[in-house]
Amino acid sequence: MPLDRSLISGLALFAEMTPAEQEDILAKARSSRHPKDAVIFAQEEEAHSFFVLLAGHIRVVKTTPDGEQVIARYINEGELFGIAPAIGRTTYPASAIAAVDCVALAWPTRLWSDFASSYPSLTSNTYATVGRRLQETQQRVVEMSTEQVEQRVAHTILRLIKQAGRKTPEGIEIDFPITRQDIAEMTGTTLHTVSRLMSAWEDEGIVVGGRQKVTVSDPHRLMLIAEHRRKR
Amino acid sequence: MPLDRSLISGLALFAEMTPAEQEDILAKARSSRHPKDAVIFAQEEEAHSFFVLLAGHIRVVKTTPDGEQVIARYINEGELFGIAPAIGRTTYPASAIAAVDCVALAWPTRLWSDFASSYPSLTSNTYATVGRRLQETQQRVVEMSTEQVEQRVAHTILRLIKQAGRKTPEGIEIDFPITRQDIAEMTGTTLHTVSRLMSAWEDEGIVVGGRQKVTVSDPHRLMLIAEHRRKR
DNA sequence: CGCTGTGTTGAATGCCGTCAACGTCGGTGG
DNA sequence: CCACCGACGTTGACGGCATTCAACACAGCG
Repeated sequence: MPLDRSLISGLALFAEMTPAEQEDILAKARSSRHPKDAVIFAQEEEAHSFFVLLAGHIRVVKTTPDGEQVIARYINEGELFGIAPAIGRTTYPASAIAAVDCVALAWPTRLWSDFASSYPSLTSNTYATVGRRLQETQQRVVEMSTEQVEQRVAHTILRLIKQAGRKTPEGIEIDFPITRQDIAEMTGTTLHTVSRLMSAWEDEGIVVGGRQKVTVSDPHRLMLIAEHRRKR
Repeated sequence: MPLDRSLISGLALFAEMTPAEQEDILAKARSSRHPKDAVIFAQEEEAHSFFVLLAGHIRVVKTTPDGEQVIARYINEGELFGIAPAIGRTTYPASAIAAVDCVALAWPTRLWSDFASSYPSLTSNTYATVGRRLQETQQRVVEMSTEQVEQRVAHTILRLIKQAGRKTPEGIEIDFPITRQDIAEMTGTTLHTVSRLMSAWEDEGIVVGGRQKVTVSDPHRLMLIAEHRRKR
């Protein structure tokens, strides 16, 4: 059964393409479902495909030779991922793991160069994405160089609720399961320190904890902590 | 006086272009000299131009709101820099400072889109560069998350001698003036810690220090330190 | 010849990682 | 149903690495 154009017509990535072009691209796509915790592709693996995430959230993880993990980023709905070919790689530089049940579209890597020449808007959107990620990553380097752990964790949580926040009666909640360990791997610290910080924030009424869940009830005060302007 | 094609014909960036195309691009370029310590462009400034470095070394620096500095990278001869337009920015995300006397070519930003459509090889080379920088930056995040200061400094120095090393009787020397403070700003530590580490390494005969100078006499042992496999 | 930028080194402080123990939640299977 | 077990989370104690504070040495330059 052919894929319906409505799947992608709402995405900014394809917004500048004609319906016929969208159909064409869809005709070459394969859709895939990935249950929670599934490995969509693995670091170092031959980059057979590139993807667009239609639904869910994906964790992109880099693993060091001695087994330590660092979370490079989370992918949201509508975003490209696994675009190794676009940056001149033949293997994936990290692993992609479904944080929740996910639906994605996949194209064989070899189609990338065709797409790039046929659909300039796709190319420019892709490189805008790569550029944005470069800037985000550099910002992260700056934070890791200049800030203390508490500020980094606060910044990271603020970023998460900004890009994947969902309103609840108690505040804004991160829309996918996330452990203290995950947050530690995003900030370069340990789950112990994250736990301590969040316990303290919970006592102050800034966040509400929960198993694999983070809800921010007072974003403003969290921002003050992130900016290191908390009175004390 | 028109610029000579030989200026760029040897650069990988332009290797796939015809002589006529190279002439065309050069005709639109402006060449510029920048003495040591000159600010070539400043963070947040409107991105009026993009550049290719013909000779010298450039330090790319991000400054935080409260005045702390982080060195994002060094630019070598033949590399693009200031390519804000290519990643969808209108202002520069960092400042570029001449580490030594430099010669560069500059084009007005508004020409970028023309170039991008007229010279596909230039585009793909540019994005390969952006992709490479993204990967380098992510690698840096991984290092900052998982390694101790000593390993990070060792890795950084090894990277510097790899990309800008010059052989001397005493070992391999970094080809531009670099202070302890600079190394601290690349590794997220303080000049004090860098100085202590390098003094220790000098005692062990691994490096030779000097004012604004670093020479590595035993790269192999430095690599062992970087990999944290030093016997002790 | 003083001044500024750079580099070195000692001592003290403290942040946060490490080690350890325990608590809790949720799924699973007897 | 409930006992069990593994994953997740919390908390205390301790210690070490690196920053901070301080003082001094040295080079280059106007």
